[in-house]
Amino acid sequence: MPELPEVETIRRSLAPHLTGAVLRELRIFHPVVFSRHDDRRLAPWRLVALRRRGKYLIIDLADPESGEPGALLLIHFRMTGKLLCLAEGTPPAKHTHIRFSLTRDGKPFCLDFNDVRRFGRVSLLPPFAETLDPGLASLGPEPLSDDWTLDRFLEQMRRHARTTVKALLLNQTVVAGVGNIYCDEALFRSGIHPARRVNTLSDEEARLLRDAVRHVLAEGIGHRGTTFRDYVDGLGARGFFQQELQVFRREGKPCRTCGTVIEKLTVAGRGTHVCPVCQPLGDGTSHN
DNA sequence: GCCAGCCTGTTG
DNA sequence: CAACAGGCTGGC
Repeated sequence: MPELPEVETIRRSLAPHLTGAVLRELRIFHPVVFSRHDDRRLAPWRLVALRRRGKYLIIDLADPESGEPGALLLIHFRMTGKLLCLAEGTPPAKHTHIRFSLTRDGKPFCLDFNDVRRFGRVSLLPPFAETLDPGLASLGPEPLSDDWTLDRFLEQMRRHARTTVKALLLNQTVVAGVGNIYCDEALFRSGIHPARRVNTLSDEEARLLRDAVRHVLAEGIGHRGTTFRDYVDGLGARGFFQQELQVFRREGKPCRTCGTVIEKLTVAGRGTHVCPVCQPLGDGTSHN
């Protein structure tokens, strides 16, 4: 489910409630979703900051007495993971796998991690030990930061020259946080067919694509994410970027630009949505 | 590079 | 009932 804009929205919705709160107890109902690097204690900790990197939510934990950095809590939502701030005493839902019991200004509340498909993961690491998680350690640049330069993107394009542009954008080591929705939307907005081979893109197309990725992610955050069914932020609020989608899940409907029927195909093993007219297949230089 | 497999729920 | 779903990993 959550891609970068959704994780960022979850982070923003939870930050005012969680920063400064004390984690009193951590209950694990389904151990498969949880891992702990060493025998680091589960509680108590003070939640100091909420950060996001790609599709990961990172919570910095400190000792409640000394304030010393004590641990790192990593959350990856995969397809259907959710983190919800709930009133004390709320019975855990059917697919709640972890319950964090917290207090803030003396008032108790809980934070539940639930995930129907159980693909999501929560892990507790030593402080400053982001590199212990292979997925987090290998992430490419943050697309909305200055780190994601055109030169860096072009270099990655040379490294992955023979694959499809769709697979390139979904590769988290190339750029962090792009998933299926924002990938299809960015490709539409840059007029590039997802099945194009990376080495057929001109430098100009690469620049357009990078700009489109940034634009679409920023817009997604502005609309508080995309909700089809599952996704809600940390307080249970839906997103509304689904209203702005040009191609994603619009197969059979007319292109908002040219009226051509949107098609759905499989590229990089994922459902992929295109306007065959706005996103012609072929490298655009008409040679053979 | 590609794709099956991980899970459960929903949709056609 | 089979196909599919917003992600990622590991085995080829």
